[in-house]
Amino acid sequence: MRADARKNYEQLLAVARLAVTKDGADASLRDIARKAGVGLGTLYRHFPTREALLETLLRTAWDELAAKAHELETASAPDEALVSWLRDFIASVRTYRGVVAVMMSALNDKESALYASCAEMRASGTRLLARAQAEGTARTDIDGTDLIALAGALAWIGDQPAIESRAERLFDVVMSAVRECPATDEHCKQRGK
Amino acid sequence: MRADARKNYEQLLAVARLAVTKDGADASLRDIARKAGVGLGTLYRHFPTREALLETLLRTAWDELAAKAHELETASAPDEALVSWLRDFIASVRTYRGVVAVMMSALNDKESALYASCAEMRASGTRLLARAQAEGTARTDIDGTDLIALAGALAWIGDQPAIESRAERLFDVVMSAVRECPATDEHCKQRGK
DNA sequence: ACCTGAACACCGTTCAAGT
DNA sequence: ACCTGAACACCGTTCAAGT
Repeated sequence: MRADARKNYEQLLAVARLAVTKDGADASLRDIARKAGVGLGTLYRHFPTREALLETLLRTAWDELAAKAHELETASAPDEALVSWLRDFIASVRTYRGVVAVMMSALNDKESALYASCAEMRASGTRLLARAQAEGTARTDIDGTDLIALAGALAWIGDQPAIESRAERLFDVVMSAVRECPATDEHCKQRGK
Repeated sequence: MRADARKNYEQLLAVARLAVTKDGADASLRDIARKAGVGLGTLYRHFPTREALLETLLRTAWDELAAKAHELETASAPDEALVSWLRDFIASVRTYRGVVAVMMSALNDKESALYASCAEMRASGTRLLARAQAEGTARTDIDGTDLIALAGALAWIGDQPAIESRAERLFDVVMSAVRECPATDEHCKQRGK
């Protein structure tokens, strides 16, 4: 890349990070180009789609998450590993408001610049879930996509100012369902409905 | 209301219903006015905000939900009443894509045209929850706002094409957590972690 | 190679002018 | 009383023209 192009690229990324932090995933691209002191076409040259820009902003965090998943697979108790990774995953998705919806739609579109990252996250979650399921510490009637859907829903809660303060506790509530052991139903019924 | 005004109002509502069904809560107001054969100012006269328009579109469904809540409070087993009402609530919110986010933000803004409706829904949910809690069939560490947050999160899942097919089962998963009896944790621990 | 910014087709919202 | 639509300040996206 030419030196001036590189400079524009870096400047765009720095400004975009600020803008997306402030306004979320649907921050104005025009405004980003303007504040970066760059023509609109230059932004589109470096980041042909909004997804491409978001992908670059999230790259590092997602690489770390993938690495963390591999660590946890060997280093921790399966159920604790699963919950711990999901907590990190949600925190990462919540870095920027609104990315969780973009991510979910990317999962349905192999052409999206975010597809590979999202599919990798889902694969990591699926492996951690399978390990806990094999051990009997995670319910067996859900799969990796269900898990990502639940995590996404929890991230969504964190994006809503009216209920954001409840996000952490509701994470625990939902996790209690994911970790529920198969006997629970009968157990509860015994206690008299 | 003058006869011509009434006609415009009805026409706007009919067109808006189609548009919001198709494009969700952020459907183009301009487009609605255009298709209703009415000036933009006329739309704004009848519905000063987008919330006001959505409120009118949802009015009937929400009145029914409130009535249903009161019925269930006397007619059904507390836990079944709670789950049944939440299912209806989510179905109602999901009538139009994207309303769930608008609703959550309305809950934080008493000036919103949707505030009263949303607060009423929350109040209904809170009563049904309290009844189940009193009976010991709902966990006691959540309140009505938590319940609406969880229901909203489930409605959000239903709004995402990539995971929509999982919405029903994940409803059951989350409900299992809401209905969890206090002893579950110890129970699970006994089974060996 | 890379950059610029006008051009196009859209928004939401307001308000002066009309009937 | 009620309606219209131009005006204003924004978008995203493309692409001819420039260096």
